[in-house]
Amino acid sequence: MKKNLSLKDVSKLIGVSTATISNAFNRPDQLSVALRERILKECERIGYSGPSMIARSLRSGQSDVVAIMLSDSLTYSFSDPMATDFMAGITEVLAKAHKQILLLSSTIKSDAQIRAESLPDGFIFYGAPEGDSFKRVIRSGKPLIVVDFDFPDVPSVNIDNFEACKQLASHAIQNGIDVPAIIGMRLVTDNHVKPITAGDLDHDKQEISWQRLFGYLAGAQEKSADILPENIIHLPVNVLDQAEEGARQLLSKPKRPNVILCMSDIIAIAVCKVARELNLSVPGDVRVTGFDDIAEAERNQPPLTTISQQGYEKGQLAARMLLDKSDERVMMDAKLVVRESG
Amino acid sequence: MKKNLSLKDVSKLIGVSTATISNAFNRPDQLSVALRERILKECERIGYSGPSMIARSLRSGQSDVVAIMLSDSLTYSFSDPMATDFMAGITEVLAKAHKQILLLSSTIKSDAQIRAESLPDGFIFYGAPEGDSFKRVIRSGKPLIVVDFDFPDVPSVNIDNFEACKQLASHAIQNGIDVPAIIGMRLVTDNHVKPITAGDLDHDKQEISWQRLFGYLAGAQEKSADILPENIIHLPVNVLDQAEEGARQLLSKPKRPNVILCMSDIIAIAVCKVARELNLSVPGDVRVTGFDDIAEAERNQPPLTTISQQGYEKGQLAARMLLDKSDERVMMDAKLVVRESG
DNA sequence: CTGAAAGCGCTTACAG
DNA sequence: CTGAAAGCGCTTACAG
Repeated sequence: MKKNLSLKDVSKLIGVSTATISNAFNRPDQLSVALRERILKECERIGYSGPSMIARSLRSGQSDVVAIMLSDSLTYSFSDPMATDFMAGITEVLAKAHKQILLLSSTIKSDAQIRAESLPDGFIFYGAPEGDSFKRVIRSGKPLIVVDFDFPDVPSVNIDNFEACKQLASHAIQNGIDVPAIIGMRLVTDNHVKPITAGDLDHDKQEISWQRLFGYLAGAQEKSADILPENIIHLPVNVLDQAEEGARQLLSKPKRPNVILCMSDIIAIAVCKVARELNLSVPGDVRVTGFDDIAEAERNQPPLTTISQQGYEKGQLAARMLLDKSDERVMMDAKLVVRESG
Repeated sequence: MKKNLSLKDVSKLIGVSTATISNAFNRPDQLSVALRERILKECERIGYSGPSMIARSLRSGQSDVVAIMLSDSLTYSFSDPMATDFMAGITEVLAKAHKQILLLSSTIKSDAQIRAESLPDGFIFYGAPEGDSFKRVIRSGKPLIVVDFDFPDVPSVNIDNFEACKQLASHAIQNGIDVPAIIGMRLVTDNHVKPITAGDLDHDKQEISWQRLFGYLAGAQEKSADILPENIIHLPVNVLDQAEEGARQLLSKPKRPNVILCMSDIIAIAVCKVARELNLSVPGDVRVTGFDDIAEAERNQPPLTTISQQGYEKGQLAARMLLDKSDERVMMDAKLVVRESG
């Protein structure tokens, strides 16, 4: 690797002090237009692309880098349409503000990542983080926005999961004769696809998946329907094949559920696929609802009834709040989208 | 923002020289286990998370950051299943190697981004870049891998687009009576969805979309079929609504094509949707093929015949090659996947 | 095993 | 408008 030119080298090469060259790049008002142009042209010619970000950050304490701290691994996040929509929204706003994006995951606990946390001058946390990254960022005093979770005195963007799910369940369930079921992710700590137990329902849980679950239960209650624990399936991860397994468990029961409330569109898509394999019609034999309103929800056969989370707008908002040093705690709208599936 | 502790502060607080604390974090063999443990514990207690990455990078010339340089905007890339698959593969490998990910786009030409290019100690270019970022990285001498394009003496990962498309066209087209058509993106420089002209076919083009186009033409020739320029539709961007417009143009022609070769699965999905709207059956009235084999290709109704690009594996390979300082120029397999659509 | 000191490439108050 | 100099927070060869 060639040694790159430094300000000092350039200073010698073109016979102007380092301060002036630095000013040519960073503070145009500090020198004459003519000199500035000459310097910039010479730099171009000799192949100096401007001051190094690292030295500049060290000196000025500002990096213009924003970190997105994901609560899942980067690899999983890239496969999750909600996460990628959200990041697309963030990057749209940050690109305009000339910020760079560093991708971090709280699932990683290496020294390298902890070190990397010193680089960004702002953080967007997406989902409740593992480990101590959150604590370290709070301690650093750097601006941050948290999304899809909550912490006292920290600006945040959330949706009302309980209310959205209550509305959705109340729409999909018609009366007490219906047999509703739920498929959700990360309800309990278990690596298997299986129903939860009555005991799991006892405790007051704060996680998003439980806010949704309690919303479904409330919506069912409005229609005088019961959702039994044995009809509430836990998936360790929000992926298609686990969802298919959950769907098969439910749809092969003697007393087959005729409404399946899914905590993501991915799950709902899987349920529709399994229903097709079993020659069950959606919504005729079983009504299916999703959550998120990802692009594929509309293209699914049949198109999914779901809750629109507006991941892209969520990302835009979080990024704008970070740039504006907002201290608000925003609750975004999550709208019921009725299509054909349920 | 609170001032964070520096090595010097910590040194005073716990009465050990800065060098020793640095060694406690970075070179465990340079001090006794007992002392190291004491130092780490004290640091934990007073809230010092270890040496700052910025200062360390400046001093040591190594950042453990890898940049992914995308040829599209970050916002678009997050909506492109191939790009996200590819990045998922990269991050899987790099996370294990304790590398951090900086996301850059060659569509951005700000000083801030140019500065940011000084941070990473390795680059993965995805798609032929705009502007001078490629030139600057080459000049820096830092390791890089380019993907989906080519440059003399630069290690790369590609697939044989021509051969794959030839095979696909030869599969989908049955004889000279068939009326095949093509929908591709970025064939010409034009912001409208419209057919190309005979003149556009004259020049020798290197872009991926033209490699594919020439492959389709070669495959058609094998089956004695002609693809007229008026049946080759250009889309400015690979997005669903443009693809739908292209599909409508083709399917409303008096002499309606009965084979549509699409340069991405997204386009093929759009064509299937339009066909459904027009009450045309796929593959009965019109055979449709995709490219990429994204997850949704298999879930589409009907499931898509397509070319599997293995974006995830491509990302893994590119990342591994970067870490290994490979200088190979790899041509990956792209396999024909025959499903029901064509 | 430990510490004093140089220097990585910048920015910025300050003096001229 | 321009330049000399301090210092951002580290790592590392070197001396003890």
